[in-house]
Amino acid sequence: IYTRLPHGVLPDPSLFYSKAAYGGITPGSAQTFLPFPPDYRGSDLQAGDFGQPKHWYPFPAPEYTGQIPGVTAATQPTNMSPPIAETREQIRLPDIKTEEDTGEGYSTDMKAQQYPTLAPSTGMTHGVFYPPAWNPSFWPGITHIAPTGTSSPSMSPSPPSNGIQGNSFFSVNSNQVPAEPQAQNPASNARSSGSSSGGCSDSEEEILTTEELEQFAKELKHKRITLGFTQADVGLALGNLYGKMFSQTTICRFEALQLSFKNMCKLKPLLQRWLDEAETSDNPQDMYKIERVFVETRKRKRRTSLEGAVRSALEAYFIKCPKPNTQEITQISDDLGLERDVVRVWFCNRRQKGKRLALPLDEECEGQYYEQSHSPLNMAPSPIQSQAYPSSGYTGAPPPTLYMPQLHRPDVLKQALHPGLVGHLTG
DNA sequence: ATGCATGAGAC
DNA sequence: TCTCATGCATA
Repeated sequence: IYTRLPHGVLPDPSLFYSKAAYGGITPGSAQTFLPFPPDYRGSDLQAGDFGQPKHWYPFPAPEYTGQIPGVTAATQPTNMSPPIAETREQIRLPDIKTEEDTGEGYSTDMKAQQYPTLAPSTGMTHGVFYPPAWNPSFWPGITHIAPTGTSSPSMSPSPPSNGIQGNSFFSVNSNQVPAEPQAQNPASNARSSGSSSGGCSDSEEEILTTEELEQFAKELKHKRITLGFTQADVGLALGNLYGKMFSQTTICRFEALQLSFKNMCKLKPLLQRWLDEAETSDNPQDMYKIERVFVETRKRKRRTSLEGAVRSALEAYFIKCPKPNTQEITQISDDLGLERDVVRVWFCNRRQKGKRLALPLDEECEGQYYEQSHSPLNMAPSPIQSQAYPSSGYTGAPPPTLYMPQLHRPDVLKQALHPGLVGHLTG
């Protein structure tokens, strides 16, 4: 789906919004956009958390229970009193409440940022103008989808975990730096991989074409499943084999081509090597002997779960202003009853996501993603380099920012952009 | 599979 | 303060 498609096609919206992100929004549910949704955090509350606004864990899950078959609790913090739970659910830390009562644990951190009441609006750096969501021209040529969907059995048949344990557990080789990629890329029609935006960090990334990445990702997924590895297995194996571990998330995103082009190019060689070894190894299980150094990580804010209405509201704000300044963020957070930082992070993630999903469209489409914002939340247009894949016809000029909205259908979008909300924002 | 979060580095 | 790479936690 990263390949530039003939008509500037976007990935199937359903692929990304199969969830119920907007399920709760109906054209008539105006009241959903209320400040301080009754329990915008409620959905995130667990039985034990009930009533507790927010709290941070003192440390993350002790081990990689996740999708790591047979190696649960391979390493265990010496101070973990209770027996390791079998399921993540049970791993509720014994002493979860840390700074929750005050509910200021997070605020404390935010103080450092001191959201200035006076935002340097003059610094409207890269404000991009986006056409009104309801403006059809905002969705040029977006009609269908890229057939990238490689349906995959959601099974996770990890390889037999017989040989997993004992000595091999901590066979970490942080020294084993991944060797430079084999010049396996035909470099046929490869354009310089985002060379303009900084190059490869260490050794060197392959100069790959989007087609190659696409193909490899597909191949990886297929073989991985065939060999009986989960995404988590792969991530861990990379750590054990080459010294750099990755999470299931990253492997998942790689397979789904949801990483930046540059990032894909960086990871590809590692995964290629892993795949090669996995295929040739007689005991592929050896590849994922768990090495999970327990790090008494810093506290991590509990993930907030924004309810559908709030998300939609944010989405609406985003359409109006993808890059709100601190003042605007404050306003939005006040309106929605969210913490400023939650709002800030949401916008950061939304932008990042937009870039990831955005496809390098044809020049003809460029510019059409800039809108005139009539709300006070407008910013000066100033495209920045996209994180998306370079188009085949990469000219060298930095592509514009393409914060592709999550909703690719105007009709649905209208739902998100409820008049009441927009009105509130505008006036 | 994906939403929200963190942190390093760039600007 | 933002971007980007990345991951925990969860749907």
